[in-house]
Amino acid sequence: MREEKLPRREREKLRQCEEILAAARELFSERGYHNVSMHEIAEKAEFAIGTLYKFFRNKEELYHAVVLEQSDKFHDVLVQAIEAHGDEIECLRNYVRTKGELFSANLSFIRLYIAESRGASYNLKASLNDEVRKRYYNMLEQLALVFDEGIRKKRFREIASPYQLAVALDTVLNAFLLLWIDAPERHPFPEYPDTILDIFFRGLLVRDIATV
Amino acid sequence: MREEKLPRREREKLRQCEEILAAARELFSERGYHNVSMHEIAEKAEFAIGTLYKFFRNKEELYHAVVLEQSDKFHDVLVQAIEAHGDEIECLRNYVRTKGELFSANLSFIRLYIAESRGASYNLKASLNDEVRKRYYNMLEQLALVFDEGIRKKRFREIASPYQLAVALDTVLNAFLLLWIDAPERHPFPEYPDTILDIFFRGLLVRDIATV
Amino acid sequence: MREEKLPRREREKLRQCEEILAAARELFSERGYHNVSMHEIAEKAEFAIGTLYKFFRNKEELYHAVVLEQSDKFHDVLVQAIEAHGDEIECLRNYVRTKGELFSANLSFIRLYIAESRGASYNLKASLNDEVRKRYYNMLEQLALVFDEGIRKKRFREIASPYQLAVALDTVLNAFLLLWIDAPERHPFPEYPDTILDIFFRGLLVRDIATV
Amino acid sequence: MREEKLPRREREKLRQCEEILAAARELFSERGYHNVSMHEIAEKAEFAIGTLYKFFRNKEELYHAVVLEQSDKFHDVLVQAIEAHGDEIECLRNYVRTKGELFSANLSFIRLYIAESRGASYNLKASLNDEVRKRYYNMLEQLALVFDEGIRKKRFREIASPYQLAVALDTVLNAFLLLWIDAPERHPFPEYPDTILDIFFRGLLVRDIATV
DNA sequence: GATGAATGAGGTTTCATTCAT
DNA sequence: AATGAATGAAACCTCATTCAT
Repeated sequence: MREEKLPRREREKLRQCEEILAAARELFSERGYHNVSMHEIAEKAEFAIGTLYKFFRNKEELYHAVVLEQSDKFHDVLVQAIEAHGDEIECLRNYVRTKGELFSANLSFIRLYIAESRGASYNLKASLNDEVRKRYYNMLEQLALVFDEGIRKKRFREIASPYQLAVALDTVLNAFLLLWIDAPERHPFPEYPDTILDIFFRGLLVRDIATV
Repeated sequence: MREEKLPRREREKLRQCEEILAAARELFSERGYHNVSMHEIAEKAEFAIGTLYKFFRNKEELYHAVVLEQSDKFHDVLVQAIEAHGDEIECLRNYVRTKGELFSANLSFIRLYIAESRGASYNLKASLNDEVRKRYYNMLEQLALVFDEGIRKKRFREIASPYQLAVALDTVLNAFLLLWIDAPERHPFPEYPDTILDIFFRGLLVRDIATV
Repeated sequence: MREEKLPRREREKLRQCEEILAAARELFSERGYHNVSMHEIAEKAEFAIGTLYKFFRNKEELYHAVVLEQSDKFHDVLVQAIEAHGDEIECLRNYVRTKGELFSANLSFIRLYIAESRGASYNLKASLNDEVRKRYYNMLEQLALVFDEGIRKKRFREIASPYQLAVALDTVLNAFLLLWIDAPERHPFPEYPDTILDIFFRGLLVRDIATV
Repeated sequence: MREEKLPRREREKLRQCEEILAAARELFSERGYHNVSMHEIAEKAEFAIGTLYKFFRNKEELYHAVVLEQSDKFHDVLVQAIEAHGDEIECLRNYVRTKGELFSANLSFIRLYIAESRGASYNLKASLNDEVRKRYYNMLEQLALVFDEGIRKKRFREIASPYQLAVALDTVLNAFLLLWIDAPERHPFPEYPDTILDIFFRGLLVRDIATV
C-alpha cells in the first residue's frame, strides 16, 4: 500500500536493502559476526561487495542493522501483545504465546537475538550495543507495568519488584525456548507457555490457581 | 600436596599452563574470543607465542580450555553445594548463595560463561561446544534431582518437570546476576537470592512459605 | 563572440566541460591526484559521474586536461609578457611581474603546477606528462630568446647559456613564490620580483645596475 | 665498528630494515607513493608482507621513513660540506659540488626528494611532511649563514637577505640537476656547478670575478 | 625446550569505470 | 543525452601459525 506510492527507484532500493539484510541475517545467525565475511554476504545476497557498502558504511553497521531491525520487529510485536488486553493474566499469557510464535518463526535468528539483547556478545562497540539493548529494556519495562498493575489490583502477590518479575518471566521463557531449539524432541514447545505461567502464577496469584 | 609428588618438570609445566590460562581467561573475558590475539595472550602471560602452542594446539583449543577449566570449577562447586544438605529447600538456598558468590568472585568471566554454557556463542566448533555444555547440563541435572526429591517427598508441588524447574531457577538467577553486573547500584546483589527463592518457593511449596 | 557562433548544443557542452574542469582543478589542487575521487569531482561539479566520462575517457585524462588547460593559460600569458616589449630588461621585469600576478590569482593551483611542470610528480603516464612539460619548455625557450638577444646586444654578460639563464630565473621565481605561499607573513610577495631581478641583473648587466 | 658490538639479532634486524627501505626507496622513487603497493615492496625486498608491518606500522610510515632517512643523509652531508671551510666562496663551491655528487649518486631518488622537500607532494599527512621539510629548512639556514658571513665581511654585496640567497642558490642548483637528469646529453652535469656559481658570484662579489 | 621472527591467507574497504534506464 | 547504481579488482592490513635457532 504505502510502498506503491514510493517512486520505483525507492522501492527498488528498499527491496535490495532488505535482500542484503536477509542474507546477512541468515549468515550472522548461523555463524556469528566474526565467522562471516562481507564477501560471503555479498555472494549470498547476489550483489557485488561494493553494493553492500552503498547501503551500510561497514560490516559493523550492517550487523547492527540486522540486529536492530529484528529487535525492533520483535519488540513491536511483543509490546503490542503485552498491551493488547486489559486483564493482566491475559497479557502475560499473550506475551508468552507471542514470544513463542515469534521465536519459532525466526528460529535461526534467536541465538543472536538473545546474545545481543542480553549483552553476552562482544561484536558491537558500546554505543551500538546500547541501542540494541534499549529495545529490550524498554520491552521489559512494558512487561513490568503489567506486573505492577496486577500487584496494585492485588491480583498478584508482591513477591518481587515488577521489573524483577518481568526479567524473571522473560528469562525463563528464553531458557525454555533455547532448550527447545537445541533439542526439540526432548523439550517440545507447545506445553511450555503454560508451564512457565504455572511456575509464576502459582506463586504470584493471590487467589488459587484454579480460578485462573 | 599432590603436586609435590610430581617431578619438578611436571610441576613447572603445570604452573606455566595455568599462567597461560589465567592470561587468556582475563583477555577473553574482557573482549571475547575474536577480539583477542594469541600475541596479546602471550604478552600478558609473559611467554613466547611458541610456548602457547606447546600447550594448546591452536587458539580455539586454548579458548576451549579456558572455558572448560572455569566451567569445571564452577560446576564442581555448584554440584557440591547442591549435594551438601539433605534438606531440599536448604539445597536450593545453598545453590543460589553459592552461585552468587561464585559470580561475584569471577566477575569478568561470567559474561563468557553464560554465553558459552547457554549456547549463545559462535566461538567453538560443535564438538568442543558440546563438551562445555555437558558440564552445564550435568549440573542442571543435579539440581533437577533436588526438585525431583522434593516433589517425591511432596514438599514441592509438581508445577513442572524437575529439569524444567532446574532450568528455570538457574536461568532466573543468571538474569538477576547479569542485571547486577550491568548496574550494581540499581540492582544490588545481596537481596536477590531470597527474591529468587521467593518467586519459586511461593509457588512450589505445598505448605505456606511462612513455614520455611 | 566566438562562442556565440557555435550551435547552442556545442556551447552548452563547452560550458559543462568547463564546470567539470573547474571542480576538478579545485579538488586536485587541494589534495592531489590520488586523494580525489571521481565521485567527489562529480559531486562538486554537480554532474553525474557518467557525464564526466562523456567528456574525459578516464580519471587520468581529466587530470591531464586540468593541468594542460591551466598550463596553456599560464604559458600564453607568460609568453605574451615576455614578447610584449622590445627592451630585454623590460621583458624580464614584465615576466617576473606577470608570473607573480598569475600565481597570486591561482594560488591553490600552483603547487600542482610546479610539481607537474618540473616533473616532480608521478600522476601522469609519460606521454601525457611530456605534453604538459612541452608547454613549460616552450615558455622557457621564449625566455631564453630574451637572454640570447640581450647577450647578442652585449647588454648581458654571457654568464651562462641563454636557456640556463632562463631556467635559473624561472626556478628562483618559483621558489620565492612557494616561500610566500607557505609563509606569506615571513616572505611577503611584493618585494620579491625586484629581489630576483637584482640577483640576476647585478651579475648579468654589462653596465652597472644603477643604470637600470 | 659500532655495529659489531650489537647482538647478532639486532644487526640482523637492522639489515632487514635497510633492505626493506632500499626496496621501498627504489619503487617509490620510480613510481611515487600511490603507484606502489605494499605487496610489490614485499616482493622486491623478498620478505612477506607481514614482515614489512613488523618494521613499519603502515604504508605511510614506511614512505616517511624512506624519505626521512634519505633526507637526513643528504642534509648531514650537505651541512658538513657547507661548514667544512672558513672561506665563504669555498663553502658555496663545496656545497654545489657536494650536492651534485649526492644527486648523481642517488639519481632515482631525487625526484622524490625535491617533491617532498619543496612541498610539492600530497603523500604525507601534515605532521610527517613537516618533519621532512624541517631538515630541508635547517640546511637552508646553514647555507644562509655562509651568505650572512660573506655579507658581513663585505665579500658579498647585500643583494638580498641571506636566506633568500640560500633559497635562490639551492633552487637553481636543483633545477639544473633536474634538467640534467631528464636529458643528460643536452644538459651535461660537470659544467654546471661553476655556471651556477658564476651566475651568483658575478653579481654577488664585491671584487671582480677574476680574483675568485 | 623455549623463542619470536617470519609467513601469507584472508579479512575489510575503496573507487575507477560501465551500462541499463 | 544524462544518470548513478552496480560492479569487482585491488589496495591495505591483521594475526594464527610455523620452524630455525
